[in-house]
Amino acid sequence: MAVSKRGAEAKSDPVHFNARIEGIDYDVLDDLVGYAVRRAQLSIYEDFAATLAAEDITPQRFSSLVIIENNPGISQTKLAEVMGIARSGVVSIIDRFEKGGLVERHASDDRRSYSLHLTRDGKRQLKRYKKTVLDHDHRIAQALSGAEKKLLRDLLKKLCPLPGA
Amino acid sequence: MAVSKRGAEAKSDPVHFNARIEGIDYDVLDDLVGYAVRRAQLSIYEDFAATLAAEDITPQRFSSLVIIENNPGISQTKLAEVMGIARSGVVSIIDRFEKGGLVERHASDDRRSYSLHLTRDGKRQLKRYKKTVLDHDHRIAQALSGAEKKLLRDLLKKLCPLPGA
DNA sequence: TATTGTTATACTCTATAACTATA
DNA sequence: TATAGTTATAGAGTATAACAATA
Repeated sequence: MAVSKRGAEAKSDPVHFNARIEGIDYDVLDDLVGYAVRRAQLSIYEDFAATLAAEDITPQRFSSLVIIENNPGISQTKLAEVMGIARSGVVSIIDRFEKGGLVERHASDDRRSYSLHLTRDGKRQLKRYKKTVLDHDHRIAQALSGAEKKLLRDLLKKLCPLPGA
Repeated sequence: MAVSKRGAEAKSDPVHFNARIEGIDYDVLDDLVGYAVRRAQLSIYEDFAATLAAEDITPQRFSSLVIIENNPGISQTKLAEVMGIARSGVVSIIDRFEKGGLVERHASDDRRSYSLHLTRDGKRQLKRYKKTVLDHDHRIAQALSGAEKKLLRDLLKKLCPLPGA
């Protein structure tokens, strides 16, 4: 069944998500919008991870960089709100970026908070990441036409509660 | 800004994901199919968790129960394959179900493996969970017509690589 | 009093690798 | 030799709560 390993050591099977396994009855899962989204998300995440395995980046970190680039001077608390994570989580993300020389914490008017900015190197790197992520995004959606992609994005948007709702 | 707490202790802000924050420029994230899916997934997960907070269930565990119910006698390794997680992860999931009296490990022909089955109580509980999950699923997709939901599911399906691809 | 960033801590999820018993 | 289940362990990720500096 499985391909033989070269050495004598028995290793664990590589973990991989298959949205549909032959012969399995998924019952109600096939009718749930939520499960369809989850299923797609797992597939997409796997391709993202494989595509950017060499880089020290994740969907989370990529999003953070994009948000900082396009909202320069944003505070850590605001970034936490945008990402939907705790403030303490942003600390480690920014620490990592700062160590990597991608992001800088600048002083701001309110001396309690930092003003986040991409460094020149951060901008350069993000440009590269963007190219790779766009490639990845085109690949995972290659079965869809441009119109279908737009339609899909619009339908998905309707699943997210509006700010005032 | 924030609502005052009653006591004197300063607590952390509750973490919550808002798909779109006023005044934030999401740049390329708005064009990515992958980010649209992720965004929806976070919103949906939050509603799922809130809806089933009282029950000891997660999307992962719910899916496992459904798969076991509709594929009685399935092995742990097969279940791991279906869920896209490591075999070791299934052990703890089934341990928990077994402790809760929802699932039983039966002996199978191949004495290395177990044959998983829902108990009577497991079936009863799952019936309840299904009702709640369906409510939740209708709620998160309430902005979509039946036809739109079907369309969305079909489009999402196209994002998942086919078994042979 | 409230807020920002920070730290300490804990909990969940998950993967990897090694072990055992079977095949 | 290979596979099923198990265990031990480690690494992410994330939340909560408390603290110092500042508002």
